[in-house]
Amino acid sequence: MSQAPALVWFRNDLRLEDNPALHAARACGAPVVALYVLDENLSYAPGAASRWWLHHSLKSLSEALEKAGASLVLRRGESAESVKSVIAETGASHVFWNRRYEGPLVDTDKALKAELHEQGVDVATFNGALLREPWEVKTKTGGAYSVFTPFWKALRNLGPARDPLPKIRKIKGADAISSDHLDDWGLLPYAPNWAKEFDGVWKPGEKGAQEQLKRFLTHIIEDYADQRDRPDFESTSRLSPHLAFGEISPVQIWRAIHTGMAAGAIGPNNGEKFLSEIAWREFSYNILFNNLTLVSQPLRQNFKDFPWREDEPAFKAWTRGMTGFPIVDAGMRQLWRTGWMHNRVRMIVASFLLKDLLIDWRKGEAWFRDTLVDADIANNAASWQWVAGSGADAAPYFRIFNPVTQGEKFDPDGDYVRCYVPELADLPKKFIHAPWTAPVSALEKAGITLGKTYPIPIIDHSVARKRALRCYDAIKGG
DNA sequence: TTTTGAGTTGTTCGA
DNA sequence: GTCGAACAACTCAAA
Repeated sequence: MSQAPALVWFRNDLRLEDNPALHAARACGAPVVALYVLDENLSYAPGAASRWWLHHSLKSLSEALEKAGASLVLRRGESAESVKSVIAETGASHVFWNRRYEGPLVDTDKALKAELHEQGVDVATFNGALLREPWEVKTKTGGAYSVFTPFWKALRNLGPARDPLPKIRKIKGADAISSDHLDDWGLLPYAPNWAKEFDGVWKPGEKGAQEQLKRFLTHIIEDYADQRDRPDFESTSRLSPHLAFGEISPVQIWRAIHTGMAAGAIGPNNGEKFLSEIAWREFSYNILFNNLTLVSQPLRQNFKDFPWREDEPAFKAWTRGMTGFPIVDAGMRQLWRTGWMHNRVRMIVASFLLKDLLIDWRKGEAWFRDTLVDADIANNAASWQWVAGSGADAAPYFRIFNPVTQGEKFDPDGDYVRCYVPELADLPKKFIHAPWTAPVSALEKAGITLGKTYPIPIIDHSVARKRALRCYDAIKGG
């Protein structure tokens, strides 16, 4: 009789390198069954853009596993049931997975672990997604941090929980069992294929993640501290979708940056700045882990009474990049076309939705969750609440972005706007962020008719700003 | 226990 | 064009 196999349940950890669950399974010496379950009824099932990414990432993982000697079993259905059924089919005696931190998913995993234990199946779980577990980073009095700076200092002192684990090249695969065909899952869009530009922009999968990290370290990080707010050229790491799907781990990133800094290849300012962004991700997970309703309820109680407006036409204009504010529209169209938006522009469009339009942050959160390839429950919810002012260490009430000023400051030549709002491409740069201020002759020359070829602004920013300040005044205190 | 210093990412206005 | 102050008050973390 052959040895009972070990089951590795892959979730958002679609990589072979530095994957603690996979390593442990391999170390126990049993043949390995690799499983991915698509559970479309689970809380936080992937949005449309994430489904596109997931398809390609699973394909990449499957090929990498195949090359190492194992195959990836795909199952669709209720996650715990699917795992149990694969255990029954294979006779697996051990199960390994990397932990999740989103409230309902933690419960699912805990319940399954307990049930399997009772049936005599060994379950071992690991930290594959974070530098430190949320419960490891605590204040001196044992509480969770709610201000970023002391959190970051504490995390930096602790450092990552482990050194990166080496790449796995050989795996003893278990006997084959039936698997769904990835193409049958319908993760890719068709009719219309709105993701056709994604292929040119992204390379999902572990290999793509490593290539992007390398590209970032050799060409981009050298100006990171100064240039990271510029959306008009590649100024950021673009690792977010790879991180969201666990194609690369923060431990690997930490190591790469520290190695580079020690060798003098990465300046300390740039390295530290980038690591602090990785720390923001950890901070978000920490907040979510300690606040199960982060996605649906404001962290600060007084925001329960905030007078958000219902305004479907304005929301629709925002989602389609038709607000009449070029930097906002460029961002929303970049999101639609590529599944991603530069971080600075995310803040601008979020500030516009929340403060200019007074539309509930939950509507913005849901839109981003559906359209971003890097949609991450913790980051997304924590960041929307941060801009709203209802979150941890949040923006003060008077921080209301002026979309024209922000555009001129961070897209000084208007190249970003020209790329994503081509109908404004021929407008001189002094008008590009505020076409309504351009003289008729300049508009004519650029082939623009406001209200026809490009929208008239849907709101007067200075009026909207005052209105927002009044709303924030109404809920202040508490 | 009380106190103290600090807190990612802005804008506007007036000198 | 440039600069500093005002925009509030609160909460957190640590001493």
